[in-house]
Amino acid sequence: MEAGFPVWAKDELARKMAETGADGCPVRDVLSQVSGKWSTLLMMALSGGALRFAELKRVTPDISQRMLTKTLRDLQRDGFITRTVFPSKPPKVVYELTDTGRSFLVPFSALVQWSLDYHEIIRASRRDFDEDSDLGEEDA
Amino acid sequence: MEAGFPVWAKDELARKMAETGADGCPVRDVLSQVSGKWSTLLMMALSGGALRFAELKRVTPDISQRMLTKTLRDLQRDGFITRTVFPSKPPKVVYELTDTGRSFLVPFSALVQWSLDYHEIIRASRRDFDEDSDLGEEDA
DNA sequence: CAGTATCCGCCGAGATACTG
DNA sequence: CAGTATCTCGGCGGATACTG
Repeated sequence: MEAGFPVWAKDELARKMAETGADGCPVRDVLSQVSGKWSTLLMMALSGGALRFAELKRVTPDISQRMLTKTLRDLQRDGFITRTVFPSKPPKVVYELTDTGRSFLVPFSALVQWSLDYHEIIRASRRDFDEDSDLGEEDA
Repeated sequence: MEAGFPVWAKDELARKMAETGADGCPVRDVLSQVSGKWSTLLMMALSGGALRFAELKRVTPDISQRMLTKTLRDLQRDGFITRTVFPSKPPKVVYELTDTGRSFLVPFSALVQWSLDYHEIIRASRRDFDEDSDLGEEDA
């Protein structure tokens, strides 16, 4: 247990995570945003300031129309971003992070940084694992 | 932009996240573990110390056999946990967090804490959103 | 420009039954 | 006890076409 890493109040967090009540546990509920393929990427894109629909699409080249719309609506619904319509012609819609959204990016950015730091280690671990499992295979 | 939250080096992180190279960007690659339904829960369960297969199953009641096995293998492959087999009869297999796994839980726990802190706010935001969209509906 | 609507494939995940 | 092996389903996400 004394592997150089501090012991947080994790026992309690672990219990909280396991609380799978009738309507789902709070943690999974919120973290489902993280799991979405585009939610976090769009929020990161908005971290530099407000952007309109087409701009978000441009800075996120491989997202589909459908998913862009849907993800933005979900983020708005959860209060991570605001959606402001300027009824011009053609219309102009601007998306912007809320305080909640910005606040989310603080712990999330730490996780992104972690994944950058450990990416190589993890890739190496995978290679080792896959090689070892190959050793036992005598295919036809 | 001066909403009370600091401006990290997020611009660079955002760019890193957008790097969707041929074999996928490093961030999404690593964060796919987070999105898995059980990976993080199992790691949290192991944060208190090593556990064997049946024990993990007991503390995670609604996981299926299949998913428990699969998730554990994925975590092992990525180097988050170790798997140690004691060739007794009946067999005994013990799972334990690696240093990488423990290190992951540091930023991740912050995110869990955040989701606990903001859960109510988010639920409220959803209610507002859903009510407002109901207003415009004159169903048959 | 900023969306909807529709169709469809993939795969994460559950349920169940079997094995060393 | 600690797994495999199959079958199945829901839903995320992509592609394409249409609209105010």
